[in-house]
Amino acid sequence: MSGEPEDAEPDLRHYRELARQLRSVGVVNRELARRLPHDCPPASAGLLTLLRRHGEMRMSRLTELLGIDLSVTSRHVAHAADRGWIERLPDPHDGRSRLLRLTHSGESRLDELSELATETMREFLGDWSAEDVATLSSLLERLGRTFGDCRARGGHSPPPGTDAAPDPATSRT
Amino acid sequence: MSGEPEDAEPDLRHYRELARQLRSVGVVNRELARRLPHDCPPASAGLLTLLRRHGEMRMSRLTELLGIDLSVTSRHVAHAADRGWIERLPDPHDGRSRLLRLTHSGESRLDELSELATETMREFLGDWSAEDVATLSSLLERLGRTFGDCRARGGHSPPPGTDAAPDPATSRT
DNA sequence: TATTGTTATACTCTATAACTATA
DNA sequence: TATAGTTATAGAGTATAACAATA
Repeated sequence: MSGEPEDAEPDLRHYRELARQLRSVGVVNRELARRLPHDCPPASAGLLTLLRRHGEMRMSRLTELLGIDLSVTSRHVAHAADRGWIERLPDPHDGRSRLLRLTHSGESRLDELSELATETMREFLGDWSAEDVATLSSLLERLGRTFGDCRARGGHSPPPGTDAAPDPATSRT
Repeated sequence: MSGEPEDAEPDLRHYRELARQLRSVGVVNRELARRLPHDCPPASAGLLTLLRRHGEMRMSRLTELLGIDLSVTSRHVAHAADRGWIERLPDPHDGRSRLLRLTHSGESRLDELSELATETMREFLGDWSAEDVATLSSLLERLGRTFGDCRARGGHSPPPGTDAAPDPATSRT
């Protein structure tokens, strides 16, 4: 059947194919989400992860890292704060701002989550070579950075070397 | 479990990092979704794409390819059928089943969508090497296949080489 | 009785807009 | 007036469960 895409150049076909594959990542993410503790939605997990990696930060900074609207961040942060995983401290430099910090409870929570995610990935990707895993991770990181920079074309582009930046084997623009 | 003080081996850190990067793909997908025509949600785009790639199929098969629940597929298919993008034909071999087929209208719709997605990807990934694009696409395809096979461990595990496998350049288990 | 789909309901994540409080 | 954050509301996607029709 499919006898159409003879007109598309190879490069364009790769773009199109990539767009499609990106959409199908949802399946994987849902599988990961399914295994999370019931009081910890995926959004909370992502939030805690960023907070450990980059350390104390303001709402707006977290929003930028998450690539979502500030209002959404506010919700997620409230959820995590209600459960004692993070603190919202006043910013000494700006009365409007609030500094977010992981609590001890949040740290141990994050340890569990980290363990769970790692376990799941190992279960499913047990037969992948370490190199392929690293390559995929690296390319996705670059992809996110590329889109993030374009969306927030105001400037920043903070390199994630703070806490646990693996960033192994791949060409980086 | 043998718990060692140094715990996380490099491989484990890569697993954890990959899990994190996969979650951040949402940013990219939202950007892609933003550019879709207003009467065409991302789910419809995915549905039409699969229908062209694999040809006429039943609801259950489409559900399997999408990696979602049949009830969700039903909704999306109804949406697309209401707009004349696909037909739901009776299955001559099974009265309970319905065969889905792309209409001419759906084909041209899909051409637009394909063009849009390609354009967006090219805009953002213009400075990526063709090889990196292909590699990422390929690894994601493999990832989806791996998870899909594990999830559908009830029986099938239908190798996707059935119909129209693009399958470009990467090691495959 | 088992399977294919459909529909009703609920939950998560997100965006927009209106609002408060600081700057 | 502009910015940081909160809250209310709406829309998209998904899962579960109850249901209809056919095998």
